[in-house]
Amino acid sequence: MQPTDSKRIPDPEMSQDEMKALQRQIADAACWQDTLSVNPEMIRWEPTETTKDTTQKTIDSSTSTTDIPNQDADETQPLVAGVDQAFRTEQSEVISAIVLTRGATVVDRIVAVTDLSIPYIPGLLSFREGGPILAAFEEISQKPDITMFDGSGRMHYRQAGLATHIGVVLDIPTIGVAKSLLCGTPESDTAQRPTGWQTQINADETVEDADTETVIGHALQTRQYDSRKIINPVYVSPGHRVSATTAVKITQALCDGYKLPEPTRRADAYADEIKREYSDN
DNA sequence: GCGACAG
DNA sequence: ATCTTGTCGC
Repeated sequence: MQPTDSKRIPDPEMSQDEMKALQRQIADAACWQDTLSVNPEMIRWEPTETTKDTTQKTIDSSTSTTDIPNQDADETQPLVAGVDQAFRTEQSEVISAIVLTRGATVVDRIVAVTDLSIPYIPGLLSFREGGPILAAFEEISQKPDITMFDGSGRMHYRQAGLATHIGVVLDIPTIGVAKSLLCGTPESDTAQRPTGWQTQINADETVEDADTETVIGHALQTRQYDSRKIINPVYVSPGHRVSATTAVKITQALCDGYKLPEPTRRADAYADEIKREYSDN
């Protein structure tokens, strides 16, 4: 698919002031209300009910060990996309992967390898990774009903993190799931919480155009061990066309025993798989 | 100047 | 993000 808002594609050639100005435009165009193409309640990480199952599992041990795309998925289930990247530091290249799923079935996988120009700068992540991600979206077969990103959405200094930026440019519903907090203040202390626990993240003085009552996301404890070792929560924020509340619900529904939601995990594994193929050769 | 800072 | 062996626990 192609960008709907081609004038706002993150351009690494811009000056940092221009980047920030563009992010304010993105935040302005962003929608943090539920306008999904499907009922959010339908989004779940669940296997298709085994109806007339013709158990014929062709084992392609020659290729990948996991997630071999299966065309026979339940079309009534929402199409979920997970996006993540792997870096080839020495070569200054990024491998952007998108994994499409329905229920718990991987329907398709897309990968794009592109050059990396600007370094990572907190607050300007979309200008480093946005272009490469859009390159992968150009080759996507179907439009996802919801897309999960590694990073923030509205939980950002100018309320325009990676998930929001890509969401606005492609005009698709997106959610940002970050492993650490960029900005904002948790309503409650997030330390050592049980699985399923969550608290809202309020905007703080570092977030532009927002009062301290503005909820920019949530901290969500997606997993916790039964014993001593402690796992930190993930920070979920709406990207585009989803509310903060729905974003957490969807994220929770897409988790399956691990800290990170499945779409993200699959995309991460796929990007790593491709990266390995490069180093092996 | 000092501290904070998605991936 | 990435570099990496062993190691603690279920």
